[in-house]
Amino acid sequence: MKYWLMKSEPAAFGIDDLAARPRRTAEWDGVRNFQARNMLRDDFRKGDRAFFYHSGCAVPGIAGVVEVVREGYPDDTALDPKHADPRWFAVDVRLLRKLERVITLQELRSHATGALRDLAILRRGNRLSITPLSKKEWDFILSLA
DNA sequence: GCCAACGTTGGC
DNA sequence: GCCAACGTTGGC
Repeated sequence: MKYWLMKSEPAAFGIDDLAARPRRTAEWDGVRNFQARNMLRDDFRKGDRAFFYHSGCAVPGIAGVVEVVREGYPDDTALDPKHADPRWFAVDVRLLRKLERVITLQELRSHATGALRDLAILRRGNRLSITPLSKKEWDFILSLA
């Protein structure tokens, strides 16, 4: 099983929007970055876990845990008829757990020289909307909840 | 292939 | 609203 962190702006799609969906399941689409695309297309597996991260908001941080329930498939929001091969990919995720409180970026950052020293979103200038985590990082962050 | 201009992300 | 960081675009 692999572990991921997926960013979304709650004003566009937040954890409560996912909770309101039938079967608490939604397509994770709209990713328009080649690195992130490659991970969605090639590396995401059914059963993988991901943190749902709220970005671009008053309190950025991890809001919940989701499970990958459908592996990479062409993103219908970006089908380009000129290309035989789809350019962008989506996955489906299901909400497993909304955290009682958001684990804030500030709190994550307080461990930036310790257990989370290699966490991708803490690296300067990182804007990638999908990043992998190690199991150690995953377990440590969950222990903060 | 270089690089300036521009657009986007995302924290503050 | 500001700005740093980064990706993309397009002229050359």
